Amino acid sequence: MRRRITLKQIAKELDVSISTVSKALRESKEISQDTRDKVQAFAKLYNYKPNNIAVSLKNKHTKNIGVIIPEIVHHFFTTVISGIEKVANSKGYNVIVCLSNESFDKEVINMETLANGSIDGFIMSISKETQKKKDFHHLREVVNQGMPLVMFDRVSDEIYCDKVIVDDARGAYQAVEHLIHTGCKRIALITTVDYVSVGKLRTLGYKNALLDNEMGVDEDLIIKIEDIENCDKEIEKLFDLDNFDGVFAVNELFALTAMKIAQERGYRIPEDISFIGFTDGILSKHASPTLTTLAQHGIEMGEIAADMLIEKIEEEEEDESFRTEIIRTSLIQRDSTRKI
Amino acid sequence: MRRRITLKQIAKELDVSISTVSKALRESKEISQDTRDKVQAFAKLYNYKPNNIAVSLKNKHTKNIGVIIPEIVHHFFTTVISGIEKVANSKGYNVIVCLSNESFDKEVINMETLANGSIDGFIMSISKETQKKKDFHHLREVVNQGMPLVMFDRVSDEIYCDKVIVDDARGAYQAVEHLIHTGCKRIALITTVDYVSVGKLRTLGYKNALLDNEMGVDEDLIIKIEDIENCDKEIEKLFDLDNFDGVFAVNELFALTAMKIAQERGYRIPEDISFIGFTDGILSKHASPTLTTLAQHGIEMGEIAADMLIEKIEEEEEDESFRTEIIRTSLIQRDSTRKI
DNA sequence: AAAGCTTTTGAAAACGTTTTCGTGTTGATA
DNA sequence: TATCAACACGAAAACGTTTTCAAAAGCTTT
Repeated sequence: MRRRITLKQIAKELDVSISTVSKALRESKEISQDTRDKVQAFAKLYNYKPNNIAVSLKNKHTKNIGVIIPEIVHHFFTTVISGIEKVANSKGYNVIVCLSNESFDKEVINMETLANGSIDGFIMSISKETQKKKDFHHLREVVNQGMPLVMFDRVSDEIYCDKVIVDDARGAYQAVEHLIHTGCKRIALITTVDYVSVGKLRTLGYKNALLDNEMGVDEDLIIKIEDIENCDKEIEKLFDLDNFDGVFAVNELFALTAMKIAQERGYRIPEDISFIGFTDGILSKHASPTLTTLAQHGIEMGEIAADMLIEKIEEEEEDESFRTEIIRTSLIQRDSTRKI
Repeated sequence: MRRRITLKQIAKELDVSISTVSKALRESKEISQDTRDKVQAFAKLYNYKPNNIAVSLKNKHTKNIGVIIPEIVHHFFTTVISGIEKVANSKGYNVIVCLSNESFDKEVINMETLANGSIDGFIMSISKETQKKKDFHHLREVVNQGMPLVMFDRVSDEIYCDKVIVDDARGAYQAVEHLIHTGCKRIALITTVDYVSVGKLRTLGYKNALLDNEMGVDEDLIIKIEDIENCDKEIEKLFDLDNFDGVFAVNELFALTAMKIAQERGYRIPEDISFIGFTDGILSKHASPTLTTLAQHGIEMGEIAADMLIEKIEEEEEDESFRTEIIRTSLIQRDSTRKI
């Protein structure tokens, strides 16, 4: 088992100085062609590769970017990571992934350990708990230290940084209008509790769409789910209490669960009730009937986030201007809604 | 925007030496309580945190572990990552994730860039292309350099290292036996092409189960799918050509697609045909009917892999003995199979 | 042969730590 | 008062690079 070879060892073997070796390997024309060839041949033979850590220490950049997300077992986030990875890799960066597991404390710890020199910048989506607590000191600290940060999907207005978000309100609006246009008269909403920013926004879009179409908002048709694991119980209640001919759910799972309950109760989809979900994941595509959804374009979000971050990392003087990119959702029509 | 403060700066401000500061912060009793207090107070005030890169360079370990997987948009792999993250984090390690996208070249590049000092060890599952090519020089090189490596799920016999695998053959056997015990007489297999090691193993288990139950293997009932995107076409053919009352599919997608086709053709599930899939992902749980599957316990795999790796990383003298842990699958009974 | 170039090389500092070893100071002991 | 520990601190090397600057060596030109 041979350990990695270093510049120093090459220098010693070839009886030249370390600087000569370093320059020779980087094709500096300070060094004669002869020695360059000699050094390079030797380096190749011994499979020399510069030590990243040493290079990082010297050059003050690591070529790593840190990604902190709440959960990785979540299709949307993995699509975003895919996008990030793709552009990061193409620009020579590695991706360090940390999971907060929706916990504030873990998010803080992750940020602190990564911020101590391991990475050149952050891409993150904050945890539910952080959104609830509204404590963003860790983010503030990081940007104060001059570390580039781009937030995506679950962002905070209190932090000045680049952002990439989905146009949640508009997407929801679009979904509800689609239900209306295909003939739905009473449309229910299955959403999350309000502190989840995207849930709130989607709720807003829902209401606006109804109002703009002179349909009036009936609070009885809105259920806000806290305990996602047992969402079926809550959704059952909705079916017990009221009737409706359209459902807009803020995620796939809620939509599928609702469809299943509807089917058990003998409703036909989409003839009796139409369904639309948010997030175009694997579930929607393979549900029966297949679910009409709003695609969030996670890959694109990841790509844009990575592009923005790397731009900030690599620019000479830091500018204090921040952008927020808004990704438009698009409606994927499938079989859970009526055709126009 | 204040940059991070260093030992040198603290030393200067407090008019002591760098070594004194370093020792004071690490509670060395070489330093008087007075100066220790003073230094620590100052460090706290200026929020001093040691630079990871410098520490890594000095101490020859990075507290990072590299994970290379073929695809992240794949539920099984994300569960494994979850498991890895969990134990890695609890032991003070970060996880650097790289995706090979099932490409040999990308896998090689990823390994090479990470191996140059960025990480203390690897956890990986090889790409399809690598399995096809059977070229493992990059793995061999890494282990020759003394870098700990643990492979999971898609492994190679040619490389001597720690491994964590699913007992694919046994799981498949178990699945097919379950079909037999619940009354299936003619069982079809939907699998992948042979170079995918796990597909091959599962095929083996299928055949063994049939043979052991005196049912004979009918090659007409076996289809090997290359183009996953268009698996429905191939599966249709199976339905066209033959009839059967049980289906074992080597993944969720094949199983769901087959179920859908069966339903379209008017078969009742599980009365007319029973289905079992491999991998207990989200699809199985939300399919209709819900799909009986073999759980692969990805989280556990990740945890074990990380434990093995960290053990190797942290042991004093390297031992050349390698283990391979086998994770038992377990059958999750749902509604796509008949009750016993 | 001296002066002035150009070409080629090497010494050393720097990045931010950790750690070994040496040294100066203090107070106690002989 | 000389000796010796114990204590408190600092200098310096080391990790593996990159880069600046100086110097040496080889030329050409007078």
